[in-house]
Amino acid sequence: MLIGELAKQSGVNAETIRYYEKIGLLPAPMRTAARYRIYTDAHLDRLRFIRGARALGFGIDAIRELVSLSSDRRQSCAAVDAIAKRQLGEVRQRLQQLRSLEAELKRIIEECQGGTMPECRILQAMPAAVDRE
Amino acid sequence: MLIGELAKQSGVNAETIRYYEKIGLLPAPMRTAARYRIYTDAHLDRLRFIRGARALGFGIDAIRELVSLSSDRRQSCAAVDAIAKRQLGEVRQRLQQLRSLEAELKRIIEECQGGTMPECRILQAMPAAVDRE
DNA sequence: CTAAACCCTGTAGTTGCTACAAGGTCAAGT
DNA sequence: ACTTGACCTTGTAGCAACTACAGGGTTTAG
Repeated sequence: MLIGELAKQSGVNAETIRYYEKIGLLPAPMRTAARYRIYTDAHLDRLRFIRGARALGFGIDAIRELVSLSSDRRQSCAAVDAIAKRQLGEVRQRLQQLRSLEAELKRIIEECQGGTMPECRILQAMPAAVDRE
Repeated sequence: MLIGELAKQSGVNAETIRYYEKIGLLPAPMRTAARYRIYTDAHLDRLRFIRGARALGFGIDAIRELVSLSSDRRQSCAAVDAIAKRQLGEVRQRLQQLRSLEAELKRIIEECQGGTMPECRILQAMPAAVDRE
């Protein structure tokens, strides 16, 4: 399978596939005489795995860990569990930040009474927004 | 006021201040004979404004608009209101994404029953995660 | 007079890609 | 045989919004 076909099958952009190879996330495949990459189903599986993990918000380094754990079948599931929980924690932290951001934005927008710039409540609220970081 | 003092007063890193100047977000100040930047209270105000807007998640381009609107005191508050609402919309969209991410992560973590790699539920869930993007 | 604590510019790194540019290869059609 | 078009190759530069140097200059206190 050439890179274009792999891209279609996996839903990952061909340029991204080459990028994953460069950073060592996807093993370098064999080449034809003309240096075209030829992929196997194993590559497709790995790429689907990576795409799924990205969709769950895992960073490249976390995926690297997941991949290396999964290749050792004697490893316990606990390490994977820990990485997933760490990711969940990060997502929840980001959620908290965004929730307070949302509340703050809503608040200052509601205060807006129209009018012109000098009395714009929204602009007045900006410098003070730092305090609630 | 030199850049270090401005950094302390505003809570913005000195290197970031120079960066804001380079991208045209903060006006270039006067210089001493030795090319040291000297800032006024107007710079401090603007920087506090920028910092507050960043804390509310506004991007640099949005802040550029806000700054240019605020400097024209005949403009109506409506334009500012529109930018803030757009930002609120983006925050809410991101919240939605993160909420479904959280649910999905929670789900696959709960399925984990321990054991070793070959039967790891979390790893098995990865490729399928794409479908729920 | 020297050492610390500032300041300067410019460049490269971060994350995870995406978008070229400039070229090579291959299959099909004329 | 030749050309067209769709593929493939490498390498580099760009995105956001900074941060972190490196390698210098200046100023101030002891």
